[in-house]
Amino acid sequence: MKFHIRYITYEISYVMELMSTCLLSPLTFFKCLSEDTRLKTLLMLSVKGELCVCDLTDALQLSQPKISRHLADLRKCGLVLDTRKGKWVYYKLHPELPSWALEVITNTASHNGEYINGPLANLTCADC
Amino acid sequence: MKFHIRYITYEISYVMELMSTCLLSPLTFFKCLSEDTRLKTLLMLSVKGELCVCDLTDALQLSQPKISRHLADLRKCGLVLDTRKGKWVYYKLHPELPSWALEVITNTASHNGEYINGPLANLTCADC
DNA sequence: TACACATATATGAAATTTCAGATACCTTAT
DNA sequence: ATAAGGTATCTGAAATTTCATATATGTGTA
Repeated sequence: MKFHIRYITYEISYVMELMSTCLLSPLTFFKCLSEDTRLKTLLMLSVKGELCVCDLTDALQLSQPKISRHLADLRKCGLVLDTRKGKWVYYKLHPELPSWALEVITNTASHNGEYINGPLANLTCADC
Repeated sequence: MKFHIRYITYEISYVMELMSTCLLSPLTFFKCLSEDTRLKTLLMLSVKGELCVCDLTDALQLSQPKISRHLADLRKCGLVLDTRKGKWVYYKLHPELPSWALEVITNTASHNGEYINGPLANLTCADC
């Protein structure tokens, strides 16, 4: 059997999509939400759309390596997506997050203002 | 000022109730959902309504002390309520769970059948 | 262009903290 | 006494934090 490279590429991207959308186990998902820094980060991203690492260190008043490590965890689980823009790296909720997971995040954000309003108020960036 | 002991007792139980219903922080909540046994227990309770400890040990194929310790965690956080009926102790989702939290649980249960169908199939109790 | 330097972010490694599992033992109801 | 369930304690593993350092990008200057 022979397969054209374009076919293989398509298959791979299909599997990748499956992995990021369907293969997020609820346990993996909730483990990501079970730590203060990660939870606040996800809730803030759901409110603000996109934030860079330094926005988060300002908002949460935490060290840069600490933020960076937790972002790496979220990235590895497919919950956030990063984009470099010049010197800065911006993070947002992964656009292909399963809908049930996105609903959990937005639902939690909208009913727990007292948990994220403090950090949100610390944001001083012009575009957010 | 003097207060009758019955009044004090009432006040205390009122505060306890407030704590378990309104003061559930999202972080505490998600920590409860971040472990396999606890998550499956909550999802099964949302589907089945009420289960006793031995139902859970059967369904999840785990030791009684293990189940019991996780149920104690859920109880202390106000996520479940226990009722003794003779020899058995039944657990259900706490009826005064904040609505956003209940939605997270039911939403997760209804979109992650592959995660709880196995344990659910192990249930052999007549009433569930 | 080349080089020095500053800023933003990531990561390796060690120290620390947290948490789940097991065993033994205790309580309550029949 | 027996069955169902709760809990204290210990232990090992996993998660988290921190510090130091690496990498990537951008800026100024000769």
